[in-house]
Amino acid sequence: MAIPSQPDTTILAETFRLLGDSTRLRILFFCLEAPRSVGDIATSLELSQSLVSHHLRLLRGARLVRGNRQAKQIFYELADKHVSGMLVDMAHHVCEESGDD
Amino acid sequence: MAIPSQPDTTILAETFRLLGDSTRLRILFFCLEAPRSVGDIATSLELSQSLVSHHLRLLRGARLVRGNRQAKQIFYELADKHVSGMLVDMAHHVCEESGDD
DNA sequence: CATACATATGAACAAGTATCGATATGTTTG
DNA sequence: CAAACATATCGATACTTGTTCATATGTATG
Repeated sequence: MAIPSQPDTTILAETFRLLGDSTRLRILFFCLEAPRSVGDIATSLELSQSLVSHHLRLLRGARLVRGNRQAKQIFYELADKHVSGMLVDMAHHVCEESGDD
Repeated sequence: MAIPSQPDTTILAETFRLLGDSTRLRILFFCLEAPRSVGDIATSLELSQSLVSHHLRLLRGARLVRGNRQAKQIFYELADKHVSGMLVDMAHHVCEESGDD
C-alpha cells in the first residue's frame, strides 16, 4: 500500500475534518440507527435547529449524509455503507481502546 | 451497535480532528512505511522542522505515533496496528471512491 | 567543556469555523 | 391565498488552530 497522493491526502483530510467535530459525530451516529428529521435531531441531541441545519449542510456537501423529503420534514441518513461502516469501525476502535503491537 | 456515549464521541472526534489536517496525514502516511526521523520528515515533505515537531507533539499526545531515540535522531512510527490499519482502510476508501447502497 | 547537530518549545499572528439569533425559503392544510 | 410548520440561509462573534520565527533543550564528538 503506497502513500496516497497529495490530492488524495487532501480529500481524506477533508473527510476527517468533517468527522472531527463532536456535534457532527453525534448527528451522524444518531442518523446511523435510522433516518432522522432535522427537528428530531435538534430535539434529541439538544441542539438548535439552526446549528443542526448548518452541520447537515456540511455533511451533505461531503456526501456523508443524504436527505429525503417526506412532506414537510426531511429525513437524513448516512450516504452509503462505506460511511456507516467506517463510523462503526471507529466506534469499535474507541470501545476496545487496546492496541499494542 | 449502539450510539457511543458522549465521552466516547468526544474522544472519537478528537482523533478525527487530528487526522483532519493534510499535513498531519502526510506525516502519518510517511511514517507508515517505516520509522522516520523528524529531519527526514521535514525534508521529504518540504515542511519546516518546527512545524513537523509541533504536529508530532499532537500526534504523540493522542497516542497516534511513538518516537524512539537513536543517538541524535528520533524516529517516529505509528503507535500501533490499530492506527496503521485504520489509515490503510481509509486510504482504500478514498481510492475506491464508489459506495452506493 | 565547547561546538555542532537534532529536536522541542514558546509567543504571536492569520485564517478558519462552530455557534447563535434573526430571517428567508419551501411545503402542506384550511 | 393565508397561516402554520419544517428547514435553510445570512450576518456576526468568539474561539480554535495551523503556521512561522526565535529560542531552548538535549545529544554526541573533538
